[in-house]
Amino acid sequence: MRLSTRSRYGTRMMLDLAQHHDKGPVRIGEIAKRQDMPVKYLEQLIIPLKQGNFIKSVRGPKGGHMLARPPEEITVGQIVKTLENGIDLSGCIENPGECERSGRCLTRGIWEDASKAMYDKLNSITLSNMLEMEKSFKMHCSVSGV
Amino acid sequence: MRLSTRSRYGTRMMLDLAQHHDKGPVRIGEIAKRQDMPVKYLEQLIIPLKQGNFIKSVRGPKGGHMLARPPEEITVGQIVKTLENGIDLSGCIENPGECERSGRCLTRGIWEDASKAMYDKLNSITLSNMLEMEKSFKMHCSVSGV
DNA sequence: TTAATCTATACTTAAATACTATAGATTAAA
DNA sequence: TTTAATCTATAGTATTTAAGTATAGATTAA
Repeated sequence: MRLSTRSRYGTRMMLDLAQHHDKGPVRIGEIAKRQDMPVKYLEQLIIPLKQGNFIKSVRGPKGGHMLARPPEEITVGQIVKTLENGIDLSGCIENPGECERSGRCLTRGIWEDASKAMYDKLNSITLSNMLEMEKSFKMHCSVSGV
Repeated sequence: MRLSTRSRYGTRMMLDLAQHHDKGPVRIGEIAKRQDMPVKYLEQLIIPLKQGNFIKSVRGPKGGHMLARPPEEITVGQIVKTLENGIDLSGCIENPGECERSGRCLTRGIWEDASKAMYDKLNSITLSNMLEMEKSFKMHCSVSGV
């Protein structure tokens, strides 16, 4: 049950956009360079994130991308849900019809509960929270001299 | 972040063994038939479950498999951890060296927390708990006439 | 008009998953 | 002692998914 590269890269891209929020459009090439992720791959991830109203874009020279909403209104759970192919540990949670046993399957309820536990945690963290974490991390490092 | 078939089938197999606990060895062919899972696949899953001391086996005619410990001492989390290739949402949790960024990666901590939330939930459920769920499910169904 | 950017679609490669096949070891019972 | 029922071990294959790349086109500031 590893996250795909899609949601890991996508979350890092969204965090990068949050770090440059309210500073005008950010070129995808910059993000790719800073975060060491392939440009063409990020271009693909942007599509569903635009559809979900998490990113808005400006075309042409001086164009780029930016958060469509403030960082405190976007959670990691929303990003993962958008980029991952379903947020559940088993396909039968969202789609009981795919397994004939789902009506009487004891394990199905377990996967559902565990999915929810994970998702609740991811949904409790906003991009804004992550910016705060970054700040206190930097402070810690300068104090301890790392 | 879907669970693999390994852990889903493996958990159902362990539950089947729990349902027949203390009734002598259970043939793998019976389990496969009851649960509609391929024999040869289950044979592979048994190997790590034996190594983890969750299953013990008897060879030869009248042989089969049984739980190596009582159902109340085996959790779903243990089964999943044994069968899944690592229990974390990202490989960098257990193995920080695989990513050069891990020392300063904000997202890494998020994946770690979410992995823990999921695993804590799975670890709170024993096979014994599932047998109880089964009992109350059956009772509900006979009362409601389903 | 140009060049910098995003957009759209299709393609390729690599890895992991799910499953199957074959041969061998063990042992209860006839 | 032989047989047949079971587990054990290892290797192989096929399918699917994930990850990454390529090409052509649309938009727009300067």
